[in-house]
Amino acid sequence: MKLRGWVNSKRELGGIVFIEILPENSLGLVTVVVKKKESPQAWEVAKGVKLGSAILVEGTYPPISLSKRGREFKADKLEVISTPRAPLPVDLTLKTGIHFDTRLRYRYLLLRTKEERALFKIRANVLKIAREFLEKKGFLEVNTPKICGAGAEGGATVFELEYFGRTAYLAQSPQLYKQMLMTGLTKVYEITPYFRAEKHHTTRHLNESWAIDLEMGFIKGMEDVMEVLEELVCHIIEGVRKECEEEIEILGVEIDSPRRPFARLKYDKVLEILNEEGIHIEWGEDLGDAEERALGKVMKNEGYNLYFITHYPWKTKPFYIMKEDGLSRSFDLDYKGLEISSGGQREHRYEELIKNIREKGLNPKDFEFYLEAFKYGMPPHGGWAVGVERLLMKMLNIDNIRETILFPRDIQRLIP
RNA sequence: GCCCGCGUGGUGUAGCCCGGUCAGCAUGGCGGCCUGUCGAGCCGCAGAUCCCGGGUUCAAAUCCCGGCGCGGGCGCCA
Repeated sequence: MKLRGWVNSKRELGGIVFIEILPENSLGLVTVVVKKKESPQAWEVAKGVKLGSAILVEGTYPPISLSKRGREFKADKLEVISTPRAPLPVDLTLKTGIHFDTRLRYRYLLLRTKEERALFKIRANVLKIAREFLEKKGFLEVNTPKICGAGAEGGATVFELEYFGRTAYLAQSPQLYKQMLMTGLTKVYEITPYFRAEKHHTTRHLNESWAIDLEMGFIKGMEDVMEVLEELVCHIIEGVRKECEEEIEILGVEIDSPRRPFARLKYDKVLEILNEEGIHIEWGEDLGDAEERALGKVMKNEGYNLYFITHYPWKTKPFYIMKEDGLSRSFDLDYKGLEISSGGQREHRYEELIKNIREKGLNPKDFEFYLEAFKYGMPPHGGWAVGVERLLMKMLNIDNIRETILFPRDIQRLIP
Protein backbone atom coordinates (compact mmCIF):
# COMPACT_ATOMS: atom_id res chain seq x y z
CA MET A 1 0.00 0.00 0.00
CA LYS A 2 1.11 3.49 -0.76
CA LEU A 3 0.23 6.66 1.14
CA ARG A 4 1.07 10.19 0.18
CA GLY A 5 0.83 13.19 2.43
CA TRP A 6 2.62 15.86 4.38
CA VAL A 7 4.46 15.48 7.66
CA ASN A 8 2.51 17.31 10.34
CA SER A 9 4.49 16.02 13.27
CA LYS A 10 7.35 13.71 13.98
CA ARG A 11 8.55 12.02 17.13
CA GLU A 12 11.89 10.30 17.19
CA LEU A 13 12.85 7.78 19.85
CA GLY A 14 16.15 6.23 19.03
CA GLY A 15 15.40 3.28 16.85
CA ILE A 16 11.80 4.17 16.13
CA VAL A 17 10.25 7.14 14.38
CA PHE A 18 6.60 8.18 14.41
CA ILE A 19 5.43 10.43 11.61
CA GLU A 20 1.94 11.88 11.52
CA ILE A 21 0.43 12.57 8.15
CA LEU A 22 -2.99 13.40 6.81
CA PRO A 23 -2.88 11.47 3.55
CA GLU A 24 -3.88 13.42 0.44
CA ASN A 25 -7.57 14.26 0.53
CA SER A 26 -8.43 12.10 3.50
CA LEU A 27 -9.62 13.23 6.90
CA GLY A 28 -8.09 10.34 8.77
CA LEU A 29 -4.84 11.00 10.55
CA VAL A 30 -2.22 8.30 10.00
CA THR A 31 0.74 7.59 12.25
CA VAL A 32 3.50 6.14 10.17
CA VAL A 33 5.73 3.88 12.26
CA VAL A 34 9.28 3.31 11.08
CA LYS A 35 11.54 0.94 12.97
CA LYS A 36 15.27 0.70 12.56
CA LYS A 37 15.34 -3.02 13.08
CA GLU A 38 12.57 -3.77 10.62
CA SER A 39 13.23 -1.30 7.83
CA PRO A 40 16.63 0.32 8.30
CA GLN A 41 16.55 2.25 5.04
CA ALA A 42 13.14 3.77 5.70
CA TRP A 43 14.27 4.56 9.25
CA GLU A 44 17.32 6.37 7.91
CA VAL A 45 15.06 8.55 5.73
CA ALA A 46 12.46 9.02 8.46
CA LYS A 47 15.05 10.25 10.93
CA GLY A 48 16.02 13.09 8.64
CA VAL A 49 12.55 14.00 7.40
CA LYS A 50 11.50 17.58 8.09
CA LEU A 51 8.13 18.83 9.24
CA GLY A 52 6.10 19.86 6.27
CA SER A 53 7.75 17.48 3.84
CA ALA A 54 5.65 15.79 1.20
CA ILE A 55 6.32 12.09 1.51
CA LEU A 56 5.43 8.78 -0.08
CA VAL A 57 5.20 5.80 2.23
CA GLU A 58 4.95 2.18 1.23
CA GLY A 59 3.85 -0.30 3.81
CA THR A 60 0.86 -1.89 5.48
CA TYR A 61 -1.73 -1.27 8.12
CA PRO A 62 -0.81 -3.61 10.99
CA PRO A 63 -3.64 -5.67 12.50
CA ILE A 64 -3.23 -3.92 15.84
CA SER A 65 -2.82 -0.16 16.08
CA LEU A 66 -1.19 1.03 19.30
CA SER A 67 -1.26 4.67 18.36
CA LYS A 68 -3.67 6.95 20.21
CA ARG A 69 -3.76 9.49 17.44
CA GLY A 70 -4.48 8.30 13.96
CA ARG A 71 -4.43 4.88 12.46
CA GLU A 72 -1.06 3.23 12.54
CA PHE A 73 0.76 2.44 9.31
CA LYS A 74 3.93 0.34 9.23
CA ALA A 75 6.42 1.71 6.73
CA ASP A 76 8.65 -0.49 4.62
CA LYS A 77 9.78 2.25 2.28
CA LEU A 78 9.76 5.98 2.70
CA GLU A 79 10.53 8.57 0.09
CA VAL A 80 10.66 12.33 0.50
CA ILE A 81 8.94 13.86 -2.52
CA SER A 82 9.48 17.48 -1.56
CA THR A 83 11.44 19.04 1.30
CA PRO A 84 10.42 22.42 2.70
CA ARG A 85 13.07 25.07 2.20
CA ALA A 86 11.97 26.88 5.36
CA PRO A 87 10.36 25.82 8.62
CA LEU A 88 6.56 25.87 8.54
CA PRO A 89 5.14 29.23 9.59
CA VAL A 90 2.26 27.55 11.40
CA ASP A 91 1.94 24.63 13.74
CA LEU A 92 -0.23 22.09 11.96
CA THR A 93 -0.86 20.05 15.08
CA LEU A 94 -2.59 23.23 16.34
CA LYS A 95 -0.85 22.98 19.71
CA THR A 96 0.46 26.50 19.33
CA GLY A 97 -2.21 29.10 18.69
CA ILE A 98 -2.70 30.84 15.40
CA HIS A 99 -4.01 34.29 14.63
CA PHE A 100 -6.99 34.60 12.35
CA ASP A 101 -4.96 36.60 9.89
CA THR A 102 -2.12 34.08 9.90
CA ARG A 103 -4.60 31.33 9.33
CA LEU A 104 -6.01 33.03 6.26
CA ARG A 105 -2.59 33.90 4.99
CA TYR A 106 -1.48 30.27 5.14
CA ARG A 107 -4.83 28.78 4.17
CA TYR A 108 -3.18 26.33 1.82
CA LEU A 109 -1.03 24.94 4.62
CA LEU A 110 -3.97 24.74 7.00
CA LEU A 111 -5.58 22.43 4.47
CA ARG A 112 -3.20 19.85 5.87
CA THR A 113 -5.30 19.82 9.03
CA LYS A 114 -8.46 17.81 9.22
CA GLU A 115 -10.48 20.74 10.55
CA GLU A 116 -9.77 23.05 7.65
CA ARG A 117 -10.07 20.26 5.14
CA ALA A 118 -13.42 19.19 6.56
CA LEU A 119 -14.77 22.71 6.18
CA PHE A 120 -13.90 22.93 2.52
CA LYS A 121 -15.12 19.45 1.84
CA ILE A 122 -18.47 20.53 3.21
CA ARG A 123 -18.40 23.64 1.09
CA ALA A 124 -17.76 21.53 -2.01
CA ASN A 125 -20.56 19.21 -0.99
CA VAL A 126 -23.02 22.04 -0.58
CA LEU A 127 -22.41 23.09 -4.17
CA LYS A 128 -22.47 19.52 -5.41
CA ILE A 129 -25.75 18.76 -3.65
CA ALA A 130 -27.29 21.99 -4.92
CA ARG A 131 -26.27 21.19 -8.46
CA GLU A 132 -27.60 17.65 -8.29
CA PHE A 133 -30.87 18.84 -6.82
CA LEU A 134 -31.45 21.59 -9.35
CA GLU A 135 -30.51 19.38 -12.28
CA LYS A 136 -32.96 16.79 -11.10
CA LYS A 137 -35.62 19.47 -10.91
CA GLY A 138 -34.99 20.31 -14.53
CA PHE A 139 -33.08 23.57 -14.06
CA LEU A 140 -30.44 24.41 -16.60
CA GLU A 141 -27.10 25.74 -15.41
CA VAL A 142 -26.16 28.97 -17.13
CA ASN A 143 -23.23 31.34 -16.95
CA THR A 144 -23.68 35.06 -17.31
CA PRO A 145 -20.97 37.71 -17.67
CA LYS A 146 -19.07 39.03 -14.70
CA ILE A 147 -17.72 41.97 -16.66
CA CYS A 148 -20.67 44.17 -17.38
CA GLY A 149 -21.26 47.37 -19.27
CA ALA A 150 -24.12 48.70 -17.24
CA GLY A 151 -23.59 50.08 -13.80
CA ALA A 152 -25.48 49.64 -10.60
CA GLU A 153 -29.06 48.51 -10.27
CA GLY A 154 -29.11 50.82 -7.34
CA GLY A 155 -27.99 49.67 -3.93
CA ALA A 156 -24.61 48.07 -3.64
CA THR A 157 -21.64 49.87 -5.07
CA VAL A 158 -19.91 48.21 -7.98
CA PHE A 159 -16.25 47.85 -8.83
CA GLU A 160 -15.19 49.78 -11.87
CA LEU A 161 -12.60 48.65 -14.32
CA GLU A 162 -11.11 49.82 -17.56
CA TYR A 163 -12.32 47.85 -20.55
CA PHE A 164 -10.53 48.76 -23.79
CA GLY A 165 -10.99 52.42 -23.17
CA ARG A 166 -14.50 52.10 -21.78
CA THR A 167 -15.76 51.75 -18.25
CA ALA A 168 -16.94 48.32 -17.22
CA TYR A 169 -18.15 46.95 -13.90
CA LEU A 170 -17.79 43.71 -12.05
CA ALA A 171 -21.16 42.00 -11.74
CA GLN A 172 -22.86 42.72 -8.43
CA SER A 173 -25.31 39.95 -9.28
CA PRO A 174 -26.49 37.98 -12.33
CA GLN A 175 -29.97 39.34 -11.68
CA LEU A 176 -30.62 41.25 -14.90
CA TYR A 177 -29.13 38.55 -17.10
CA LYS A 178 -31.00 35.67 -15.60
CA GLN A 179 -34.22 37.63 -16.00
CA MET A 180 -33.46 38.30 -19.65
CA LEU A 181 -33.05 34.57 -20.11
CA MET A 182 -36.67 34.11 -19.06
CA THR A 183 -37.72 34.99 -22.58
CA GLY A 184 -35.98 31.89 -23.87
CA LEU A 185 -35.76 29.46 -20.99
CA THR A 186 -37.96 28.92 -17.98
CA LYS A 187 -35.78 27.29 -15.38
CA VAL A 188 -32.21 28.41 -14.97
CA TYR A 189 -29.65 28.60 -12.21
CA GLU A 190 -26.13 29.84 -11.84
CA ILE A 191 -23.46 29.27 -9.24
CA THR A 192 -21.43 32.40 -9.35
CA PRO A 193 -19.33 34.99 -7.54
CA TYR A 194 -20.73 38.44 -6.77
CA PHE A 195 -18.62 41.55 -6.44
CA ARG A 196 -19.56 44.41 -4.19
CA ALA A 197 -17.47 47.45 -3.51
CA GLU A 198 -18.83 48.19 -0.05
CA LYS A 199 -16.36 49.10 2.64
CA HIS A 200 -17.85 46.99 5.35
CA HIS A 201 -16.11 45.75 8.47
CA THR A 202 -18.30 42.91 9.65
CA THR A 203 -18.17 39.17 10.14
CA ARG A 204 -20.91 38.61 7.57
CA HIS A 205 -19.79 40.53 4.47
CA LEU A 206 -17.31 39.82 1.73
CA ASN A 207 -16.45 41.84 -1.33
CA GLU A 208 -16.34 38.69 -3.40
CA SER A 209 -18.90 36.10 -2.42
CA TRP A 210 -20.62 33.17 -4.06
CA ALA A 211 -24.28 32.49 -4.56
CA ILE A 212 -26.61 29.95 -5.98
CA ASP A 213 -28.85 32.03 -8.18
CA LEU A 214 -32.10 30.81 -9.68
CA GLU A 215 -34.85 32.12 -11.91
CA MET A 216 -38.12 30.49 -13.00
CA GLY A 217 -40.62 31.50 -15.63
CA PHE A 218 -44.41 31.07 -15.91
CA ILE A 219 -44.86 31.24 -12.16
CA LYS A 220 -48.20 31.93 -10.52
CA GLY A 221 -46.70 33.83 -7.66
CA MET A 222 -43.66 34.07 -5.45
CA GLU A 223 -44.73 31.03 -3.45
CA ASP A 224 -43.63 28.92 -6.46
CA VAL A 225 -40.04 30.02 -6.10
CA MET A 226 -40.11 29.99 -2.31
CA GLU A 227 -40.99 26.33 -2.42
CA VAL A 228 -38.01 25.54 -4.60
CA LEU A 229 -35.77 27.53 -2.27
CA GLU A 230 -37.10 25.80 0.82
CA GLU A 231 -36.65 22.42 -0.79
CA LEU A 232 -33.14 23.23 -1.93
CA VAL A 233 -31.98 24.52 1.43
CA CYS A 234 -33.42 21.49 3.21
CA HIS A 235 -31.88 19.23 0.65
CA ILE A 236 -28.49 20.82 1.20
CA ILE A 237 -28.74 20.61 4.97
CA GLU A 238 -29.98 17.03 4.97
CA GLY A 239 -27.46 16.14 2.28
CA VAL A 240 -24.58 17.51 4.31
CA ARG A 241 -25.85 15.72 7.40
CA LYS A 242 -25.88 12.47 5.51
CA GLU A 243 -22.85 12.77 3.27
CA CYS A 244 -20.51 14.66 5.56
CA GLU A 245 -20.85 12.85 8.86
CA GLU A 246 -17.11 12.63 9.35
CA GLU A 247 -16.57 16.31 8.47
CA ILE A 248 -19.32 17.40 10.83
CA GLU A 249 -17.84 15.38 13.64
CA ILE A 250 -14.41 16.86 13.06
CA LEU A 251 -15.86 20.37 13.19
CA GLY A 252 -17.76 19.42 16.33
CA VAL A 253 -21.03 20.97 15.22
CA GLU A 254 -24.59 19.84 15.34
CA ILE A 255 -26.70 20.54 12.32
CA ASP A 256 -30.39 20.47 13.08
CA SER A 257 -32.96 19.29 10.58
CA PRO A 258 -35.03 22.30 9.60
CA ARG A 259 -38.61 22.48 10.79
CA ARG A 260 -40.89 22.42 7.76
CA PRO A 261 -42.64 24.12 6.26
CA PHE A 262 -40.50 27.15 7.08
CA ALA A 263 -42.40 29.85 8.90
CA ARG A 264 -43.61 32.64 6.63
CA LEU A 265 -43.78 35.99 8.36
CA LYS A 266 -45.05 39.11 6.74
CA TYR A 267 -42.97 42.22 7.26
CA ASP A 268 -45.81 43.75 9.28
CA LYS A 269 -45.86 40.73 11.55
CA VAL A 270 -42.10 40.97 12.04
CA LEU A 271 -42.51 44.55 13.18
CA GLU A 272 -45.11 43.38 15.67
CA ILE A 273 -42.87 40.62 16.99
CA LEU A 274 -39.97 43.02 17.35
CA ASN A 275 -42.22 45.51 19.06
CA GLU A 276 -43.05 42.93 21.69
CA GLU A 277 -39.30 42.47 22.14
CA GLY A 278 -38.97 46.15 22.77
CA ILE A 279 -37.45 46.91 19.40
CA HIS A 280 -39.31 49.61 17.54
CA ILE A 281 -38.90 50.10 13.85
CA GLU A 282 -40.57 52.68 11.73
CA TRP A 283 -42.79 51.08 9.09
CA GLY A 284 -40.93 51.14 5.82
CA GLU A 285 -37.48 50.72 7.32
CA ASP A 286 -35.38 47.73 6.42
CA LEU A 287 -34.31 45.37 9.17
CA GLY A 288 -30.82 45.85 10.52
CA ASP A 289 -28.52 43.19 11.82
CA ALA A 290 -29.58 43.64 15.45
CA GLU A 291 -33.24 43.32 14.49
CA GLU A 292 -32.62 40.21 12.43
CA ARG A 293 -30.74 38.62 15.30
CA ALA A 294 -33.52 39.45 17.74
CA LEU A 295 -36.05 37.91 15.38
CA GLY A 296 -33.79 34.88 15.05
CA LYS A 297 -34.01 34.36 18.79
CA VAL A 298 -37.78 34.58 18.82
CA MET A 299 -38.08 32.15 15.94
CA LYS A 300 -35.66 29.74 17.53
CA ASN A 301 -37.99 29.52 20.50
CA GLU A 302 -40.73 28.63 18.06
CA GLY A 303 -38.54 25.84 16.73
CA TYR A 304 -37.58 27.57 13.49
CA ASN A 305 -33.97 28.03 12.44
CA LEU A 306 -35.18 28.97 8.99
CA TYR A 307 -38.03 31.33 8.18
CA PHE A 308 -39.17 33.62 5.43
CA ILE A 309 -39.87 37.30 5.83
CA THR A 310 -42.24 38.37 3.09
CA HIS A 311 -44.00 41.45 1.73
CA TYR A 312 -41.36 44.05 2.51
CA PRO A 313 -42.30 47.61 1.73
CA TRP A 314 -41.52 48.14 -1.92
CA LYS A 315 -39.24 51.04 -1.17
CA THR A 316 -36.74 48.74 0.51
CA LYS A 317 -36.52 46.52 -2.56
CA PRO A 318 -34.94 46.95 -5.99
CA PHE A 319 -36.84 48.12 -9.07
CA TYR A 320 -37.26 44.70 -10.66
CA ILE A 321 -39.36 43.39 -7.79
CA MET A 322 -43.10 43.37 -8.41
CA LYS A 323 -45.02 46.02 -6.53
CA GLU A 324 -48.34 45.34 -4.85
CA ASP A 325 -50.15 47.97 -2.83
CA GLY A 326 -46.96 49.65 -1.69
CA LEU A 327 -45.58 46.29 -0.65
CA SER A 328 -43.42 43.98 -2.70
CA ARG A 329 -43.79 40.43 -3.84
CA SER A 330 -40.53 39.60 -2.23
CA PHE A 331 -39.03 37.58 0.53
CA ASP A 332 -35.86 37.08 2.51
CA LEU A 333 -34.89 33.74 3.93
CA ASP A 334 -33.21 34.01 7.31
CA TYR A 335 -31.18 31.28 8.95
CA LYS A 336 -30.55 31.71 12.67
CA GLY A 337 -30.97 35.45 12.51
CA LEU A 338 -29.05 36.10 9.32
CA GLU A 339 -30.37 36.71 5.84
CA ILE A 340 -29.04 33.94 3.63
CA SER A 341 -31.24 34.50 0.63
CA SER A 342 -33.56 37.01 -0.92
CA GLY A 343 -35.86 36.81 -3.86
CA GLY A 344 -39.28 37.46 -5.18
CA GLN A 345 -41.54 37.77 -8.11
CA ARG A 346 -40.19 40.14 -10.76
CA GLU A 347 -42.02 42.79 -12.67
CA HIS A 348 -42.37 41.30 -16.14
CA ARG A 349 -44.66 43.98 -17.63
CA TYR A 350 -42.62 46.36 -19.75
CA GLU A 351 -44.44 49.56 -18.87
CA GLU A 352 -44.60 48.80 -15.17
CA LEU A 353 -40.93 47.98 -15.14
CA ILE A 354 -40.07 51.34 -16.68
CA LYS A 355 -42.22 53.04 -14.06
CA ASN A 356 -40.40 51.16 -11.34
CA ILE A 357 -37.01 52.15 -12.69
CA ARG A 358 -38.06 55.80 -12.75
CA GLU A 359 -39.49 55.55 -9.28
CA LYS A 360 -36.13 54.37 -7.97
CA GLY A 361 -34.56 57.46 -9.50
CA LEU A 362 -32.81 55.48 -12.21
CA ASN A 363 -32.76 56.15 -15.91
CA PRO A 364 -34.50 53.57 -18.16
CA LYS A 365 -31.97 54.48 -20.86
CA ASP A 366 -29.26 52.82 -18.79
CA PHE A 367 -31.23 49.60 -18.81
CA GLU A 368 -32.15 49.45 -22.50
CA PHE A 369 -30.31 46.19 -23.10
CA TYR A 370 -32.33 44.67 -20.27
CA LEU A 371 -35.68 46.26 -21.04
CA GLU A 372 -35.43 45.11 -24.64
CA ALA A 373 -35.89 41.55 -23.45
CA PHE A 374 -39.22 42.47 -21.90
CA LYS A 375 -40.76 43.47 -25.21
CA TYR A 376 -41.15 40.02 -26.68
CA GLY A 377 -43.45 37.92 -24.59
CA MET A 378 -41.79 37.94 -21.18
CA PRO A 379 -43.69 35.56 -18.90
CA PRO A 380 -44.27 36.16 -15.20
CA HIS A 381 -41.15 35.02 -13.40
CA GLY A 382 -39.31 35.06 -10.15
CA GLY A 383 -36.25 33.75 -8.44
CA TRP A 384 -33.76 34.14 -5.67
CA ALA A 385 -30.12 33.87 -4.69
CA VAL A 386 -28.63 32.03 -1.74
CA GLY A 387 -25.33 33.24 -0.33
CA VAL A 388 -23.06 30.22 -0.13
CA GLU A 389 -20.79 31.61 2.58
CA ARG A 390 -23.67 32.75 4.75
CA LEU A 391 -25.40 29.42 4.41
CA LEU A 392 -22.18 27.70 5.42
CA MET A 393 -21.49 29.93 8.39
CA LYS A 394 -24.97 29.47 9.81
CA MET A 395 -25.09 25.76 9.12
CA LEU A 396 -21.70 25.18 10.75
CA ASN A 397 -21.98 27.86 13.46
CA ILE A 398 -18.98 29.73 12.16
CA ASP A 399 -18.62 33.25 13.51
CA ASN A 400 -16.64 34.89 10.76
CA ILE A 401 -17.68 34.59 7.12
CA ARG A 402 -14.03 34.80 6.04
CA GLU A 403 -13.50 31.31 7.35
CA THR A 404 -15.90 29.84 4.83
CA ILE A 405 -14.05 30.88 1.69
CA LEU A 406 -10.51 29.84 0.86
CA PHE A 407 -9.08 33.23 0.00
CA PRO A 408 -11.50 35.88 1.26
CA ARG A 409 -11.71 39.26 -0.37
CA ASP A 410 -12.49 42.04 2.05
CA ILE A 411 -11.58 45.66 2.35
CA GLN A 412 -8.07 44.90 3.54
CA ARG A 413 -7.41 41.57 1.94
CA LEU A 414 -6.44 41.38 -1.71
CA ILE A 415 -3.70 38.81 -1.30
CA PRO A 416 -3.29 35.93 -1.19
C1' G B 1 -16.73 56.97 6.70
C1' C B 2 -16.91 56.94 12.35
C1' C B 3 -15.62 54.33 16.92
C1' C B 4 -13.10 50.53 20.11
C1' G B 5 -9.13 46.99 20.70
C1' C B 6 -4.59 44.68 19.42
C1' G B 7 0.62 44.70 17.07
C1' U B 8 6.96 41.49 21.20
C1' G B 9 12.05 35.61 17.71
C1' G B 10 9.06 31.54 12.21
C1' U B 11 4.38 30.68 15.27
C1' G B 12 1.51 31.67 19.95
C1' U B 13 2.26 34.55 24.12
C1' A B 14 4.43 37.11 29.24
C1' G B 15 6.25 41.83 30.38
C1' C B 16 3.23 47.59 29.23
C1' C B 17 -1.08 50.21 34.17
C1' C B 18 3.57 51.61 37.99
C1' G B 19 9.78 53.63 32.40
C1' G B 20 15.62 51.19 34.79
C1' U B 21 18.32 42.89 34.69
C1' C B 22 21.44 39.54 29.04
C1' A B 23 12.96 41.11 26.93
C1' G B 24 10.68 35.61 30.10
C1' C B 25 7.85 31.17 28.46
C1' A B 26 5.93 27.62 24.97
C1' U B 27 6.14 25.75 20.19
C1' G B 28 9.00 25.47 15.92
C1' G B 29 14.61 25.32 14.07
C1' C B 30 19.71 23.10 14.68
C1' G B 31 22.91 19.33 17.42
C1' G B 32 22.91 15.18 21.00
C1' C B 33 20.50 10.76 24.04
C1' C B 34 16.52 7.28 23.89
C1' U B 35 12.56 0.99 20.18
C1' G B 36 5.94 2.61 21.48
C1' U B 37 5.89 8.20 21.30
C1' C B 38 1.18 10.34 20.66
C1' G B 39 0.87 18.18 23.56
C1' A B 40 6.75 12.47 24.11
C1' G B 41 10.91 13.29 27.60
C1' C B 42 15.96 14.91 28.80
C1' C B 43 20.73 17.95 27.60
C1' G B 44 22.91 21.90 24.67
C1' C B 45 22.76 25.91 20.86
C1' A B 46 20.83 29.61 17.70
C1' G B 47 16.78 32.81 16.79
C1' A B 48 13.45 39.58 18.40
C1' U B 49 16.66 46.48 15.37
C1' C B 50 9.66 44.78 20.89
C1' C B 51 5.04 47.27 13.47
C1' C B 52 7.10 52.16 11.51
C1' G B 53 8.30 57.43 12.34
C1' G B 54 8.62 61.36 15.74
C1' G B 55 8.44 63.23 20.87
C1' U B 56 9.07 63.25 26.49
C1' U B 57 13.14 61.40 29.70
C1' C B 58 19.58 60.47 32.30
C1' A B 59 16.83 56.05 30.53
C1' A B 60 11.17 53.79 26.35
C1' A B 61 8.70 47.23 24.49
C1' U B 62 6.53 50.24 28.51
C1' C B 63 4.38 57.18 28.49
C1' C B 64 2.63 60.90 24.36
C1' C B 65 1.62 62.09 19.00
C1' G B 66 1.22 60.51 13.90
C1' G B 67 1.18 56.57 10.38
C1' C B 68 0.63 51.48 8.81
C1' G B 69 -1.33 46.48 9.58
C1' C B 70 -5.09 43.28 11.67
C1' G B 71 -9.73 42.08 14.52
C1' G B 72 -14.46 43.91 15.91
C1' G B 73 -18.88 47.40 16.42
C1' C B 74 -21.84 51.14 13.89
C1' G B 75 -22.95 52.85 9.11
C1' C B 76 -23.25 51.06 4.29
C1' C B 77 -24.92 46.38 2.16
C1' A B 78 -31.30 44.23 -4.44
